[in-house]
Amino acid sequence: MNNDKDTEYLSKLQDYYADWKNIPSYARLCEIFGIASKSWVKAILTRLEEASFIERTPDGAWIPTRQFFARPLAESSVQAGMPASVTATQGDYFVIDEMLIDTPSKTTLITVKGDSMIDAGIHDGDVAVVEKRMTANIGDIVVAIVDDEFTLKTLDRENGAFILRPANPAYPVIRPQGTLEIFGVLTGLVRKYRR
Amino acid sequence: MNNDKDTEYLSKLQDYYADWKNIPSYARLCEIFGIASKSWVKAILTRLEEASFIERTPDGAWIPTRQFFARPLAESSVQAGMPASVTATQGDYFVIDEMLIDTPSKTTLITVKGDSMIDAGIHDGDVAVVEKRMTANIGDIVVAIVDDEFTLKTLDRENGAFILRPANPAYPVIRPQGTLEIFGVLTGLVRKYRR
DNA sequence: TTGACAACAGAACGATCGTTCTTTATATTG
DNA sequence: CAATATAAAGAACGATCGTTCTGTTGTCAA
Repeated sequence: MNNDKDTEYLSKLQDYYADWKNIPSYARLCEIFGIASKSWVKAILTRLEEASFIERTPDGAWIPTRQFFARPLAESSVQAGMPASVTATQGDYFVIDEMLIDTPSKTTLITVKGDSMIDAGIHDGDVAVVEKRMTANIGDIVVAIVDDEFTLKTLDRENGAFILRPANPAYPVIRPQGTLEIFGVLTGLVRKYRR
Repeated sequence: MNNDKDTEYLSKLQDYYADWKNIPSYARLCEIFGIASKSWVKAILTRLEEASFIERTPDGAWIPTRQFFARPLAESSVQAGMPASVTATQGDYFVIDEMLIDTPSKTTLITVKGDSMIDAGIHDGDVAVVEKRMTANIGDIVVAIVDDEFTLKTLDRENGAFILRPANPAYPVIRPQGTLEIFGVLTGLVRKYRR
């Protein structure tokens, strides 16, 4: 797709999708694109598909691809002759929600309190992306339930027993008596800087 | 919708949507929900609509609402009896993309290389959310262009001149000769833990 | 024991959808 | 000026979709 018209059709489709989060029927796309022929709509969509902006489900429904949402992702080592040209940086595209959340129904967000994990780069006020499950591996950063509170710590093993290790020398290692209740595993971290 | 079954149906729909970005036909929803009746699928969707998780376009197509994507946000000090029900955890909801990105057209993502900002909790491989603009305030973490490369540093002032200060004693302060070219300001940070 | 209700199943139907094929208009090129 | 793409229009058709209406099953309280 190296075409001006198709680029225009794509932006119309993107605008509609931004409003409705849905790719409508060919009949409606006729209105959106300002044309009168369903078969031509199909031809357009097929070209957008070849250019990887949209694809189809096994059921035949049109869905947007990652590239459709297109947020450019640059490496900090990339040469940048003109600062404006970074929008043109091709390569990876990136959707934050999709990157961080694989299974929405099992994912919870938890605001981090305190600085017990500061050496792991986890600060007070950060938002932890947590996948709820009851098992974890040694070395995982887990959300455990200790004294009816969420605690974010690294899971480790000591003399055959599980322990929770903070990433801050000022905090003690937690050695739970009895069973250790794991709420979930840390799969991502989000921080917002005040502006 | 104060119903356990409906919460389960919602989760299944959310997981399907995460995969396909599309709410499929009633026939397919029968498979997804594990039921055999299209009319019952309709009844379920109608209830989810009343609970504002989904809605319909003017064309009658089902689309997700904002609440559909929202993740429950908990404070780490919150008591945890295991919030199994989605609707039970009311209060704050949270959409990551929306939180981090105010102006999509001016926002770029940049993968961080190196550990020069490690004391600020910014690690190698983290993804920086950067709002492109040419001015910044003292104390902001900025993306500057130095020697044709992106550099992430704290903006500071020394003897009336701007300098770029790393958050790692092993790295030198950058004192640009002439003008300092600022690419943008760090507004957010995203990290993904391997699984 | 019965009645009511919730939770589905199933069939029937007209509307709509995507597909394919044929035709037309406009622009480009030699 | 003819040849040829490109861009679109339009019709025809079977498949699929959502809707509605009616049936079935299980549960629980009276």
